[in-house]
Amino acid sequence: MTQSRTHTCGELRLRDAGKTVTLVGWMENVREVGASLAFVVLRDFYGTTQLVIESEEMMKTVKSVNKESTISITGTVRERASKNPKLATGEIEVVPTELSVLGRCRYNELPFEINRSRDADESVRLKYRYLDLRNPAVKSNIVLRCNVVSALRQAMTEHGFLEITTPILTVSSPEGARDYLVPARKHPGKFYALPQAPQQFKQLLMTSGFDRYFQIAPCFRDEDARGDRSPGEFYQLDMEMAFANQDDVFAVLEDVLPPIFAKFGKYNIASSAPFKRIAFNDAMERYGSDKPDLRIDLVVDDITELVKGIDFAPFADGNTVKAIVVENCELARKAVDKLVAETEVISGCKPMWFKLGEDGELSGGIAKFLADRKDEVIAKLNLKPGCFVGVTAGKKSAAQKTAGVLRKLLGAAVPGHMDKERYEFCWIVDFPMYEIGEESGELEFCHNPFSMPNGGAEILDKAMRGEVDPLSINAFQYDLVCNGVELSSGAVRNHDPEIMIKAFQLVRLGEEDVKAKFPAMYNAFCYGAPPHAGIAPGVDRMVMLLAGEESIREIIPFPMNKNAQDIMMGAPSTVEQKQLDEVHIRIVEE
RNA sequence: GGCCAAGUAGUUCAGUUGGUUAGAACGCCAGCCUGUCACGCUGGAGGUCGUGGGUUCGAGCCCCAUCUUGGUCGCCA
Repeated sequence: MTQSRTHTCGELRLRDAGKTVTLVGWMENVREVGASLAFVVLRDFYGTTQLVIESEEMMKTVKSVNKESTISITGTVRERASKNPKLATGEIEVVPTELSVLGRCRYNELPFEINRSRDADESVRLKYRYLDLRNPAVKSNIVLRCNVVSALRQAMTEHGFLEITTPILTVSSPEGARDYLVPARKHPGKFYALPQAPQQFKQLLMTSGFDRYFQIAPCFRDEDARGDRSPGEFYQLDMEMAFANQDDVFAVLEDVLPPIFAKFGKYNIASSAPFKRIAFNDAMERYGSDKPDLRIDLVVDDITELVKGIDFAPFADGNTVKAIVVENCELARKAVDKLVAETEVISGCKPMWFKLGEDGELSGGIAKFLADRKDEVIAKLNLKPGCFVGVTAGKKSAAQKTAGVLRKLLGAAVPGHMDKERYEFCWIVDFPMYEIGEESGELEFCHNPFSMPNGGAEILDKAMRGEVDPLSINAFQYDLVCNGVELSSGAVRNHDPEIMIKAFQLVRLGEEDVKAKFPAMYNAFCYGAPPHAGIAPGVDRMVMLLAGEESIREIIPFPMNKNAQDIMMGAPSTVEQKQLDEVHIRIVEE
């Protein structure tokens, strides 16, 4: 490149007319309108500028270059004869006198058209991600991500948090997700693991006396992908505070997040502090989910008592029965059937329904089973003519979850029950500490064994003496939910070795188990640890919400596909035998 | 691992009860066009209909198997 650019392609305005400039960028399009008149669109990161070709010689040069080649042009800026108000640079154009090709595009046909890449097959987009990212509509999500991360760093720093990096090569953790393992060359048969989260390190930092820690932390989990979950790796805004409780953590995020959602979000309405707090059990009862989408105004009612004694298998004794009332519902029968089928696919459990017609009669679906207590049904559910009622039944958790799925689908399908253009935050609090394991049938930790039980040592003692049902013990554990997306999970940590041992004893484990599983943390806590609490909002999901994207891959620069492959780079790949030998690995043919 | 959906031109898609030479738009190539900006007009090239097998006089379409991709459940302290 002989001459550096003097301006970017998004920069020139009418005031620059007359200047001699050098621009560089990708040749996006050529519009020939005559034998010696053509318009060339030049694109760089900052925008596009129109070039005018007026000589036959320059025309020949341009026609010899494939679109999407990078070029450098030098020429004069001039006012356009016909301006384009839709373009930032629409008042001017550049008449090049020199054109040199910097990087030739060898193909005159691309795997997809750049400006329509979002319509292309996803595997092709990912294979040619460098072309896909040329599309400003694709690139803008990545730019958004950069800006959000930058704003998060700034806000956290302003709140007195220090960004501290923690190891990427660490020890395999015995619980949680599947680890990514890295063979240790100097230690045959041993492995490092990539961190699922910097959990233990941040708690050790608290024990070391760092008061407020945060990190935009890479986390690695070898679990299958979902629409909102990229396989392999993701980023968290990981944070932890010493001498802090649940309210302190909430206050920080309630301060940090709303301005960022307001500034960068696709929708400009975001719930303000303090966010609604919903107990886990209430969330399951009223929304059928531990991540309720509060943009939907529908709630779940319990009608187990109401339908008791009805001779209809789903209402049998021992089953829980839930109802969702939708006012002003004009869903056609076909749409109802579709909702029912969709709910069944997602939840594995088929919902039922009935309606209250304008004539005041129950009709459709399971109406006939309710005929004998029609008035009670109408009174209990406060039904008005035109109401649709979705009903789910089964074991308590199945009835709840199915109702939750149905609630979401109804909210999306029936007009007037969901205001999509906003961000609704809520905290889910009071998670149970223990549950009865489905396989073992015995008492197990429900979630994180290192959360502080609400009630501390005292309540654990009572549980051990049989005075308190362990299932009724709550943990200081919380989720941050936005628009039905679990943004984040956190807890007040159990920093007291004695309480930790008691918590473990309830699930038939002891001090030795705690020590064996988490030696560093246990030992550290024996030297005087501060009470501490933290949380870790997922950066990818946050950006996804801000961008209004349905797929997490739209906000990751180089995402892997569903099967955890990077088709572009060819990962994962086989390696040389020598490399395997060095790390003491032998591949066994299956 | 289970379930659902998709796979037809470079790209996005259409393709009737199974019936002549598989179409359209965009892109590409050629020609025309002196103010375009999703430029326009004319013409052209481009297809093992994911793969393998089967049914049939005849399969893009029906059946079986398989592969790939996406969604979802399991899984994700």
